[in-house]
Amino acid sequence: MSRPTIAAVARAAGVSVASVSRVLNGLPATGEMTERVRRAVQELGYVPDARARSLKVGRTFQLTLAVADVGNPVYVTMMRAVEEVVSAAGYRLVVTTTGRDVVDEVALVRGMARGYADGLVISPLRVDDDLIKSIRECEVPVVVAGNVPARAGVDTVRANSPKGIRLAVDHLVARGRRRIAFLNGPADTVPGTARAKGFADALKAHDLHPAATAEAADFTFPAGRAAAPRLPAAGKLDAVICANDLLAVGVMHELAANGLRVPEDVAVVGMDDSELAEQSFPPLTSVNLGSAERGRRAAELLLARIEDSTRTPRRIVVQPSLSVRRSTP
Amino acid sequence: MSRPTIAAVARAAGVSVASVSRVLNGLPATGEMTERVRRAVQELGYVPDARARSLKVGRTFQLTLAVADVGNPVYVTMMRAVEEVVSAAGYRLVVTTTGRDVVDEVALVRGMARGYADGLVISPLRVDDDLIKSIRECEVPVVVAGNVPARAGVDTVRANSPKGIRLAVDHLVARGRRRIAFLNGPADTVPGTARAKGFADALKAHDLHPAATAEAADFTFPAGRAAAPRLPAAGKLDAVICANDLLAVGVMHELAANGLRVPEDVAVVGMDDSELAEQSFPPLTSVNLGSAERGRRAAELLLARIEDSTRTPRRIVVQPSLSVRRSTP
DNA sequence: TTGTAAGCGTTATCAT
DNA sequence: ATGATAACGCTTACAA
Repeated sequence: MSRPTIAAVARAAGVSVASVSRVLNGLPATGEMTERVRRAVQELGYVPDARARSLKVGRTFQLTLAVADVGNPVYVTMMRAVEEVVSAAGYRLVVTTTGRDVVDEVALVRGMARGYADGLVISPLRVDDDLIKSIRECEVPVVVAGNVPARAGVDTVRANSPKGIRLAVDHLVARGRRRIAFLNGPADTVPGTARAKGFADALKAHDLHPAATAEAADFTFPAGRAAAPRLPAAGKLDAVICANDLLAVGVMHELAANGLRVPEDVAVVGMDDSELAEQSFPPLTSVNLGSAERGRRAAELLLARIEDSTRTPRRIVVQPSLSVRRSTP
Repeated sequence: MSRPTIAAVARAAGVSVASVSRVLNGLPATGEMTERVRRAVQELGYVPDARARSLKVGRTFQLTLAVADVGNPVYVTMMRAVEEVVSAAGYRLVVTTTGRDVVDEVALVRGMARGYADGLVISPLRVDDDLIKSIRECEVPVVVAGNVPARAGVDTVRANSPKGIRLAVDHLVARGRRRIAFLNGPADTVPGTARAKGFADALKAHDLHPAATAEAADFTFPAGRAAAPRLPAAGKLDAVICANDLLAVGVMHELAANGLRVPEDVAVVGMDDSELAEQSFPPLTSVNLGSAERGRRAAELLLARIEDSTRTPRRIVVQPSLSVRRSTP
């Protein structure tokens, strides 16, 4: 009736539970013993209980990736990269959503503390002292895919979005655009602040003034559409850089609705270079912030720290590049 | 140094471990006792070990959702719906990817058997006897979001894609299109077979012959692009229905590359009515297969079965509708 | 109301 | 090489 335990297997095979455990874990045993155990396992359809095992050995062989919004295509890139690395190392990856609130993230990290997974990669949208504290106190290794202060004393891998925006601005200027606007996501988020400053600096480097800046309610497509009308009329602007691809696609929809052509009337640049960038129409020029590489390195950092919890935290910065497509001239 | 256990809390509070456990689980205790325990928990930063707890109580309070491809936007809709239902019921949701192979799915279900989660919602791309067997034998409740034979004896919730395709064909015919082609995904998948048949039947009902049918290598955007040239030239065809939104967007890109206008020259219809359908340009008319509702109902079935494992399996069919957008006339 | 102690299903230590 | 047994950290009878 109930699920077979290791004891049932031992009974069926006429050996001790210890022997069953050994065979299952590949420890030395005679061929005879191995054979009997295998047969019993087969017959009973025995599968070891992951909880009991991990309670004993202290590891779950599960790793968690926590992202803010599963609907954001940048996370699928990152997810795939993380998955690849951790599964090659023999771990299962589970993905959870943090939701948009910091308290959710804190709760997640706290809960992680005991027994859910051996490690956590978290990509937080907002960072506050509580979150940093919960990360510091977390019982399992945490690596942050994003930007947290060095005092957090945690492995991080982040993008260089100011430099990325600089690439976008350089590109637009080289193509003769001067009236460049910026559509940001919420400025109180980690990416939001970095990108706002990056835009300001990049324009300054070219002795240009922002044609406009606006802020969307969040990093989603509908927010992009909704925010687009807050940008100035087309005559005042010949290019707009958006804080991510979803916003950019939203803006392109609004432009089209107003009869404007991309890139002839207005050039549009996104950020993240997610799958959506090539799927959009016209295909979107986008700042590649290295999401795949960030995922990969974050996973590697996590595995390394699981191996050796004493190594000093590393802070990796992944360099951006620009994927030029048809939304810019 | 090491993480505090319930014994440490008990010691710090000067009470027994049983009392700590009781307070933590809200069982009757004096205010005095409650206070001392709370204080000790606070001071030590104690978090109960989920493994040990679940080993004892037999539940993990985790539920798993397994999807084939996290990059397919239809799954984010489903994921959100499932998440909402299960978290309201006090469960954590973890998402895992099965990969495109059946053996992966079988391995997942088997592994699920012991201790990873209290239940599983799986949306399999391919179904074979092994998978059905593993589902039948699974120690935890499984509900299938998709189509498996009734003999599997499992709760299912599936879409009615033939009827959905019928809606699409009706719509196209009503708008004067007669040369309708179908771009399927792999025909050896569950949705692939259903949709192929659905298309044939729908055309027959209108006394029409397929303008063409083709099959993409998988249900992705690049596969859609790659398969599009295998459809006949534009003169031979005035509409194409695609087995999902990603394929449809891929086709629209190819059409545009060949100077064809959507919907003037060729109308395009997708399936799933995912977020991508409204993000694409032109916005994609798409068959809404009720992914959100399927996710919700699947989650509800799972919760119900966890409550009562003896209830007879239900087979829910969610009805489709058509979301008309600008990719059709 | 509180404490003692027996498990939950494993693995690891120690004999044999 | 194999077997008995003590943990792992928790919950829950059962006793007090």
